This record gives sequence, C-alpha cells and structure tokens, in this order.
Amino acid sequence: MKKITIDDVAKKAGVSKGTVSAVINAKTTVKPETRDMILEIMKELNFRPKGIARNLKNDSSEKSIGVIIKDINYPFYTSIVSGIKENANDKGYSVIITSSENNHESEKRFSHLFSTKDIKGAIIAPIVEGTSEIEHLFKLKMINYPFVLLEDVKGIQANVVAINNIQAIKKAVKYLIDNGHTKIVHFAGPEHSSHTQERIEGFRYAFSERTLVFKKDMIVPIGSKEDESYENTIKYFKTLNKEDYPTAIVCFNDQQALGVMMALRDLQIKVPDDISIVGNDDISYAKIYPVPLTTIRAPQQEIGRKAAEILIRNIESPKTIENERIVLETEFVIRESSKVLNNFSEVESAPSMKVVGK
Amino acid sequence: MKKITIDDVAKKAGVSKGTVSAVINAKTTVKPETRDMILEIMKELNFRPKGIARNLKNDSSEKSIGVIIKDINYPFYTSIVSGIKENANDKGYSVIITSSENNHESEKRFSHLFSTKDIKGAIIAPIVEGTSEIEHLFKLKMINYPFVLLEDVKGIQANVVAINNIQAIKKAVKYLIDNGHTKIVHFAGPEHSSHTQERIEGFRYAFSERTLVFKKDMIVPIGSKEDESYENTIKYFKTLNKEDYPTAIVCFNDQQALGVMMALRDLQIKVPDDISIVGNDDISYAKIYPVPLTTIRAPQQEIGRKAAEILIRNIESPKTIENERIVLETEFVIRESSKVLNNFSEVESAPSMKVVGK
DNA sequence: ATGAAAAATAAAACCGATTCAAATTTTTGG
DNA sequence: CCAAAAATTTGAATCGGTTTTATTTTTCAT
Repeated sequence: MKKITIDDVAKKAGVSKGTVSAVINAKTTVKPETRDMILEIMKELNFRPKGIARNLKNDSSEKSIGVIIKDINYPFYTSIVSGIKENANDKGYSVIITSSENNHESEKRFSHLFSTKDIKGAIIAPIVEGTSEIEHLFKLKMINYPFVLLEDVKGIQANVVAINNIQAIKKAVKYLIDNGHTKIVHFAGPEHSSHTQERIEGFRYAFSERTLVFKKDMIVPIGSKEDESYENTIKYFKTLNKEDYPTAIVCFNDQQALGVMMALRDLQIKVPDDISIVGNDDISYAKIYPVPLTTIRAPQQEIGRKAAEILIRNIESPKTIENERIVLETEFVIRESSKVLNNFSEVESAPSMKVVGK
Repeated sequence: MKKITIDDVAKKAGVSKGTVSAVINAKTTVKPETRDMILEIMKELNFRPKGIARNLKNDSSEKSIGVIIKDINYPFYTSIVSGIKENANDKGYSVIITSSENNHESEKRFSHLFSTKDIKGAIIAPIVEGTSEIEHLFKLKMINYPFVLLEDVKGIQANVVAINNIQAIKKAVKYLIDNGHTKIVHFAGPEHSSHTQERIEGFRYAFSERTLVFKKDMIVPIGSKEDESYENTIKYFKTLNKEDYPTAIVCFNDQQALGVMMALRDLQIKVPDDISIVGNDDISYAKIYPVPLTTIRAPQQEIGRKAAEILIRNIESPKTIENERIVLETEFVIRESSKVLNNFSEVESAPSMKVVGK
C-alpha cells in the first residue's frame, strides 16, 4: 500500500500535475468541469497531499518552536508554557508542546522529532535522572536547532533559564529556624535531579549559616509524584516515635506537598498545629490546598517568557551568540500550612517575607 | 538574510553536496580532515539543514498526531491528553500538543500547521463560540488529514468523542430535587458553546421530568474562567435579596465552581450549609477544593483513549471509513460541597449514586 | 469567418536535502 | 614502480509537491 502522489492523480485524470496542484490550492484558473473531475479522482484514490512536500517549494512554513516538558499534568509546567506562548506569539511563533513524562525514550524521540518537523528551536525541561539523553544528543551534534534548557545539565554548555533553588530553600529554612522550629526535615525529590541536589544544598546552607548542626537523616527521599509521596510519607512516620516527629517539613515541590498533606491527614497529624509544611513552586492550586500552602513561589510565567526571549534571539541572530544563563529569584509565600512556634525573632525575619492570601 | 543551504556549504568548501550530506549524517565514509573542514564551514555559515527537505527523500518521518486543546492550564484537558498519549504511544505515534486558548486565530493556525508538519491526524477540542473556524476549514477542504472532535460542531459530519452532557446534568439536578432542594440555579458557561447549551437543556429536562416549572432566571450566565466567574458570582448575589438565594448551584465546570466557591467565601455564604455547589468534570484537584467538590465526573482519560483509537484507525485504514460518534457517560460524585436538605426521598435516589472521598 | 485576447492546460524548473552507482583518488603490497 | 584494492568523492536521480513559462484552446468582436 504505497503512498498516492499527485502524479498518480494526474495520470489517472489525464491531466498534468500542475493542474492537479491548482485544484488542491483552490486556484480559480481551472475549468469547473476539470476541477470536479479531478476532485472526484482525488477522492476515489483517497489522495492526501503531503504537507512537507508542499512546504519545500514555497517556504511558507509557519515559524514555530517546540517545548518539551516533563509532566503535562503538573501545573508548574503548564504555567511555564503560558509564559512561553505569551512571548513567542508576540513575535509570530507558534508553540507546540510535548511531554516526556520523565521517560528518556520519549525525550529523545521528541528532540529528534523537532528537527524533522522543521521547528526553529526548542525549550526543554531536561530529564536529569540517570544518563542524560540531551547531553548525549548534544555531544553527537544531533540537535541541529538552538535550544534553551529549564534546568542545568552538567556536561553541556547551553542557554539555561533556571531558578535559584539554593537561595529559595535557604530562605525558607532560615525562616523556620528563626521562628522556633528545631526539628526540620527536607523531603527530597527524585534522586538524580539537579533540583533535588540544589534544594538539599540550600537546606544545609541554612543550617550552617545559623551555626546549627546538619544531620544526614534530615534529608528524606520521598519522591515527587503525589501518590508516591503519600505512601513514602506514611512509611516514614511509621518508623518514627511520636517524640521524634519533625516540627516542620520542607517539601521538594507542591505536588509532593499535597501527597504529604494527605498522608498526614490520614495519620491524624494536624497541619500546621502538629507539623508545619512548606511547599515549593507555588502552583496555582497551592492556595486552595486543604490547608492553604506556605510555599516558595517560582516565577513560572517569567521563566517561560525569558526562555522564549532567549530562544528567539538565538533563532533570529545571524550568527551564534554567547550562551546565556539566567537565574531567577523566588518569593517566599506564607499561607496557613506553616506556623510560628515562638516569636523570639519574628520581628527580625518578617520584613523580608511577604504574607499572601487570607 | 537568506537561508543557507547545503549548496552554499558545498560551494564554499569546494566539495560536492553529497559529501556535505554525508558529514551531516555522520557517515563514516568521509575523510576526517574533510569532515572537520566541512564542519568548520558549516559553523562559520551557521548552516542548519532543513528538516522537511531531509524528510522528503527518506520518508523516515516519525508517525505523530497533533492535539489542539482549548486551555493548557485546565487539568480537564491535560487529563484527556494523558489518555491520548497512552493509547497513541502504544501504537507507535508521538503526540504533539497545542492550545488555542479559545482563540480562533490560534486554532486556525494550528490546524494549518499540522498539515505543513506532516502530522498524520489530529484530535481537536473545537472552539464553538462564534463562527466555527473548524467548520470553515473543513468545508474548504483545508484540513487534509483525518481528525476527531471532542465536541460536536454543527454543520460538519466528523468523528466525535463526546460526553453525554444532558444526561449528566439531568442526573445531578434530579438528585438535588429529590433531596429537598427547591431553589436550584444553573451557572452557565460561554454563550455559544455546545457544552453550555446541552447543560442548560439537561437542567430543563430534569425539571420537566420531575414536573416542576422551569423559569428562565434559573439560568445565570457566569462564564467558565475562574476570575470571571468569581466576579460574576459576586455581582449576581448583589442583585438578590437574601431570601431569594438559591439553595443549590449547578456549575458549568469545576473551574467555574472554584471561582464561585471563592466568591461565596468572600460573601460569607457557607458551602454547603447555606448553598450546595455541584461542579462538572471532576478535575483532579476537585477533591481538594476548600470544600471537596460534589461534581459530575467526565471520564477524561477514557475520552482521550477513545479519540486516539478512532483517529489511528482512520489514519491506518486504507480507505475512508464511516464517521464514528461516541458518547461517554458520566458519573455523579458526591463529596462535601453539597448537602441533603431533607431526606424524604434519599433512599430512592441514593443507590444510583456513588459517594467518593473521605 | 478571422484573429487577437483571454482562459485553460501542459511542460519544465525548482525547493533542499538524500541516495547510490560511478568516477576518482589514495593506499597497499609484491 | 605499478596494478589492484580500498577509500573518498562526485553528480545525477529522487522525494512530492509548487511555481513559472510555454502552449493550446476558447471566446468574441469585427
């Protein structure tokens, strides 16, 4: 069953392929009877003109950029996409989205797909767990379009728009420390993610800056998916005596925080009375969590806008320009899932924080 | 600033374009020095081989399908996408996503984009407010690939996977009636949407089946965006005397319901004690709404799976097959945002319902 | 009926790459 | 040093359309 081409149609209709082309493009130069006859044969043969062939000649292909996110169902990413679209659309680019769902194979397929689809450039949230596919493709020069990463990939020099994770967590942990929390733990994310590493680092820095001792068991690997973190949280608390319960948990992200919150509810542990919870990302739903979530807001739209801006500059610049690396700051947002334990230093730390929501 | 082609590179390097092509494709037949020299010139000229031209010859283009949703930030759509991906990936298709954001121009651009990108087929959530772009393109035969719609578009005969909206709302409204609610209103969605119309119809049917009088002012246009519905809800209640407040509101969808809920909170109206709220869709966050939402669950993943299944059947079938029209049923999910007013008939209606959540 | 202008169609060139058989150059080895 | 083998490179054909130019057919006023 081979592909029906314009030649097949032309031959069967007894006309030249130029005429068939004219019919396809609804040109007015074709005699109505001829047009109908050709249309008839096109239908009969189930002919579908091949898009890329049409595009080759008249270079009218719309300008478009590709995006690879890691989870189509996590609002953090879709908000970034909104920012990308906002900026890209203004400059006449369409944006098409793909989601790797944290699957290496998909990531590879999509980055390859982009070159075959005549995409002008890409914005990629790279999978950094395990062996980096992006690094591999990059070194093999298999990525033949400009791109911007939303997370550092070690081993490759590229445009990056990232979050200051270390600073973010440090700020949150110091806030907790300064507000009387003594037993703070960090529920870490996926093992090999650079986000995970940076957030752990920020956590440690906070302790060292407050000259407190950091212990390894303050870092608890929980995962980032909601159900995964639900189950791991249950398990974690089962291993603990009540008197060893932390007074505050700093979560890897808001998705994890939700799973944690659900687990605590089922464990009959009250938030924030028994334990304070701090999330990370500030996805749009964080403010309506069962207990509105205190969290660290990543400027999601801004990440998208900046990434698009850099990408398009790279696409349109006549020659290769310097790689850019932009690190955006976060904002600590205090809602109801965290609690001040005693306020001996509240006055000191409060001014740099912003209280949002009722 | 015209496009650099393989010929430009070949000329400048003083070799044939066959050699340059070999370098691009990392063939081992090129002498290392020649390869490096050509690579150098490629970099100098900032040469980027054009994807679609490469694809034309060796028809190795990966199989992929396109999806157009209406709002990348509404979980209802991203869940559908998950379903699509699940089914399509199994069959070896990549899926690329675009979002029209309810903008006619975008919708048109994307459906056109798909033909130029050599997409095998599409699944489209069509914008039905105003003049349908899809209908227009369809009639002009501008869509030259098989597609499946996620909503009926009047005027065109196509594959459709839809929800039984009428039945869904009818079920919810009858439940409310049977549980003592007397003053029920429906907060309607965007004016020209077929969803909006069908849901209004379902609402009326429920009244007629219970032989109660339906009045026009039971339908209140509120919109579907969260902030829009927030504001319209505030306005609506300002026009009402307290004694005229409804006892239950059936919302257009969960997104609207959230806006409504926020407005009620700010109006000091308690849910469900003062007013019961019923949503529509059952997005994943509905269960963690400030008051867990009673809602009508649309089988989102299933919608996606079915749509992908039909689409791929159409793509792979040698000749045009019959259009399919699949209507999926919903499930009424009772959580905490709705309340039984008096239980004179609870026993009668309860068995067909399912209680979910804590 | 005639011939020029208009309309319709055909034929050829083109888009930017890949492919592969043939031509050329380089390397080997006796 | 030369023929044969191996390694490179060339260049024409190709992919499936569109566009331009050339040619044929119609139309119609005289």
